[in-house]
Amino acid sequence: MSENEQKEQPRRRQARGERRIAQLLEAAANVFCTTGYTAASTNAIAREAGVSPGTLYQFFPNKEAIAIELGERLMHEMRETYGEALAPVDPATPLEEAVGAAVDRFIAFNCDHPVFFALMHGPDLPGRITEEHDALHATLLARVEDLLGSLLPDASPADLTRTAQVCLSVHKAGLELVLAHEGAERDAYVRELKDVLIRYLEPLVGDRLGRPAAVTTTRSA
Amino acid sequence: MSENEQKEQPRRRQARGERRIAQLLEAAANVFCTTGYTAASTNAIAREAGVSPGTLYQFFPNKEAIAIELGERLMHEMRETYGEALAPVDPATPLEEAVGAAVDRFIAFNCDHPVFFALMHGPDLPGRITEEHDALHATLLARVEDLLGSLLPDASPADLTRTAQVCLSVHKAGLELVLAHEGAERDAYVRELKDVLIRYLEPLVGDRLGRPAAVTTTRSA
DNA sequence: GACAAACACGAGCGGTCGCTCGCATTCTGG
DNA sequence: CCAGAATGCGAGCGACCGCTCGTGTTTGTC
Repeated sequence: MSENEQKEQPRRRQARGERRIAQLLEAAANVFCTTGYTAASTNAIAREAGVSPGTLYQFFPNKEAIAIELGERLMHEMRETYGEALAPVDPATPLEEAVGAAVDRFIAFNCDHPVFFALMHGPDLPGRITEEHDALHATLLARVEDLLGSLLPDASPADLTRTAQVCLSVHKAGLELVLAHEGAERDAYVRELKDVLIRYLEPLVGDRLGRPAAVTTTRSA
Repeated sequence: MSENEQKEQPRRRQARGERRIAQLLEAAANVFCTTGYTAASTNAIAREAGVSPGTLYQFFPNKEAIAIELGERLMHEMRETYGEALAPVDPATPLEEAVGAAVDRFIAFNCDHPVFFALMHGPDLPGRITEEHDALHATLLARVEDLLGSLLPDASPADLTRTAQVCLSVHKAGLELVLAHEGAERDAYVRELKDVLIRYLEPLVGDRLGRPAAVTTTRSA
């Protein structure tokens, strides 16, 4: 085990190969979307892409690598398109606006790439994808915690984490509802999701005028 | 195909058989809980129960039947234990109390039977279990709609349905969070879940004194 | 045009899974 | 006590899945 570096020596790809890869990833997205990761068979992905199983394995070492590459491309696109959606929020923006904007961006991305939800929240994913999801979750959690922390300087870290977790979970639930509907109904669910979050957070932050955030229930019992 | 009634002619079961069935169902619950339905192998269930695969198939015609029987027993127990948790609510009870009681009961049941969540919300379930879930969901939806309808006589049916859907989705998300924690942290998440629901609903129902339910956002755009 | 590398194919290998079947053992009614 | 039903076993069948491999085709380079 001295220097058998089998480091990925990126094979010389022809344009044809890159096209095939994109084609295969798109096919994989479709199949993952409709059947989930585990139930999706590599043969089915190859068939969907109109190629043979052998061709698929010309470009991906195994099934997991397909999901990983897909996940990484989605992550990259998300950071590129909406990367600054998670940027520190100007504390001057009203809560409604901040929540509304964040929700809108995430909803839009997930509507454009429904496979993202399947890959991130699927139940039987390979370890590597779970890591990606956990990393994203941790990032979002930290962002929300920071935002909440700047609004609730007196809250304990544990309370902050919990509140942020609740926000993300509620968001995920709402996203699921939104994706399950279309057109006007979908828009209505987006409104509801925003309302849930805003009404949950509003009593905590008051209207940020120094009012001691009238909570009706005891925290950290 | 005139009268080949292969109707389940319930085989004469001995006490031993009933014991085996219970044993197998408990083993199945464990395996389903940890690996999910699809990934659970019948051989693994048999091994967990300490019997041979053949013995398992002495009592269940196939893998799906195990999940179905398990689901039906859970449903039955739920209706028996908490059946009246869904009973029409006395309109005099304050919202907080009604929500709190309903949440507490569902949380308690799901904590006692974690396999219930796995079977109801798993992603790759057989058709029959999906039917059970849908039936339960429809029942709960109707209950919540009724309750909301009595509090919001002016809301359109579509709005009622949507609001009820949001309540159930939020509840599911909260349940997931609660099940992921233990002890004091778990209790804290229960509190949060109740707060989310109460704060979401409170502006809609006002405090039921004829106040026109000051909503801050437009509904049915 | 020649040569190698990249690309494409699809039969099929090894493995797992749901499930079966023949046979042994235990229980139960008469 | 014994015939037959119920229970129990576990090797293994057929199907499918992830993946490989030998072979043939296309593409880039000189």
